[in-house]
Amino acid sequence: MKIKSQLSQIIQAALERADIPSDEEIIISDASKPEFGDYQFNGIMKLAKQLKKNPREIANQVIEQIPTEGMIAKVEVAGPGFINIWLSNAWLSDQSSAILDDTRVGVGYVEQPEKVIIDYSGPNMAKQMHVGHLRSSIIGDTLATLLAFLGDEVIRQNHIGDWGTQFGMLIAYLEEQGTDSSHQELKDLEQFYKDAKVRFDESEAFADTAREYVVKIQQGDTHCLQLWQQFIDSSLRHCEEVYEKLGVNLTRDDVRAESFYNDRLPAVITTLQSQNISTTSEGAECVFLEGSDTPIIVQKGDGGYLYSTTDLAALEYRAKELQADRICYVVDARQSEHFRQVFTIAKKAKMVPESVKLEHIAFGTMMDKSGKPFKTRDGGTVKLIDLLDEAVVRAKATIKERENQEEIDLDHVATALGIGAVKYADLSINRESNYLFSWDKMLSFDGNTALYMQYAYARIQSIFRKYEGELSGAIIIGDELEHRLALMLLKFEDTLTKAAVEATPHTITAYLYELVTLFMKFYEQNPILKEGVEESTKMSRLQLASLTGKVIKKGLEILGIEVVDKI
RNA sequence: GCGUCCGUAGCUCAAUUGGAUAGAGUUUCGGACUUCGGAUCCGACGGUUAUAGGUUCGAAUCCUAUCGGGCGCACCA
Repeated sequence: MKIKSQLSQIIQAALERADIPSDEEIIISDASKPEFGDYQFNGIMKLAKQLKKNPREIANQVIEQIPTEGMIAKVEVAGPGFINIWLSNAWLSDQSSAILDDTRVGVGYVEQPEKVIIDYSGPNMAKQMHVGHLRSSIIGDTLATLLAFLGDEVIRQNHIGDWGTQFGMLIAYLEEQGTDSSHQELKDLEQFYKDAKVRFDESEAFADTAREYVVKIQQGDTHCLQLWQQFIDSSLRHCEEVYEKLGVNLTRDDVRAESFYNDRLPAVITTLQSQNISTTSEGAECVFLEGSDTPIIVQKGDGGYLYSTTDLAALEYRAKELQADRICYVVDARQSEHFRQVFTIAKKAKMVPESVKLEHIAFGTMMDKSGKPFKTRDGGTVKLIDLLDEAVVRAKATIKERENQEEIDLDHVATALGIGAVKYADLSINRESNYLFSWDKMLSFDGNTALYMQYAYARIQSIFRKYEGELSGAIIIGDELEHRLALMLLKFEDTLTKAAVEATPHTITAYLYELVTLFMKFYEQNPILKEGVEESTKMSRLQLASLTGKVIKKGLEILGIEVVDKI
């Protein structure tokens, strides 16, 4: 239900009827307080200023033109010229009843679907996935699910790091150690990488050999490529294991590795040179952008290419061959300058048409309790697979603590809760700020956590285990709480739309939290199955509960979090 | 040094993009209930939005300066 845009249209029409010229977009806000109604329109003051008229007078002229039958129950002018809007109970009743059996719980589709590329996860093939990949993987996956649900055509891209100096190093070390060890799984590859790195740092001769191997791979040496392919396969299998545990929907089909763009790199340089965007400086091919003395190097003095070059090639591929309308990079905030530069160059060189939206979906660093970057006790990076396993173990312990356990599949529930807690904790804060990782906080049943939502869902399911009849009759809005609850349920689409436009998953979690607290209050005060509740009231409340459960489930599903019927 | 992002309750975070008396959770204290799942609900305490100016009907949000912090800056990705 697109409530805000409906209200915008009503205001727009009222402005026209009142003969008040306006070319501003009509932005409807949620009311800041319950006594100000359900929604408010604050644009009159700005409008009045332009027209040099009294804002309250104009506001009064406008509300005279707003019909108070159907959707709107009441409108008022308040303060310097706010227009407060109350929705009618009858309308809420009709609308919420209408979406009960809708699998999309009333959520429509975007008016103009776009083809959207979402670049996320992007693990390095030389190492195991660590906590640094967590945020990109789950924010990106949520964004992909969300946009697809709203009707965009989503293309996921996993830009894995499978090229460059490190692989020369690995292969050189493998050759040195003997090829027998080439069948090892990634657990060993991690150690293998460390050993190779030590060798690389201590021996100049080995480092030179490693660099030679890089050139060999790039020139297509069959033997080297074969060894390289083994590393990649082993590494990808490990990633897939992590994605599986994490519930992230990336497959091999989504992989467009760095090496994929290899053939396109020389053309990038030609394109830049032919338009005089790049110049040679100190032997390297450089782009100097306005306002900065330090250039972006696109080709090294030795002829090698850099990650800016690869990113430019990827941008062109995505814009021209994949025909994207919007390209989202879910990457660490520290790379914001890099993306700003690459986006500027790509547009300047017409590698990407002006109309294509390029967005860096930046996110902050994961911190530990003391506010330092998240590391293991000995200062190493925390492996993602270990973190997820620990989450499940801790969730299991939390579940066991509670009394009156129902019959449940402990492993399944612990997985849903543990993984859900990790994901929810991350998704529920503004992605741009750094994020404090705390087991205690994320595995709490109190506050804005996955467990609180999952608990609420389980409670609702419990109602329907007790009540086995059919649902019928209308949703009746009997009091203020039911009014707010029904409205909240209908706000689901507006919430998702905002989250999609701004790429902010925390908009969804904030909504779910508000919905669930509202439901808990409603449930506390308005008995459903207790003695003495009138049949029509019971039916109405059952349906509100059912709808709430469906919205919680769908909302969590978009966030990639599972619900369970019993905890 | 240059650039960039940030500074909100003791702690963790919001604030619909310039709107009304800055909201939640947590902690602490108090309360409800012979529990439709009490892992619940209600209330209280807690703020000069880092500081100082400015812009205007109106600023946590925009501008300027200062203080404090994160991050990035020529051949790694």
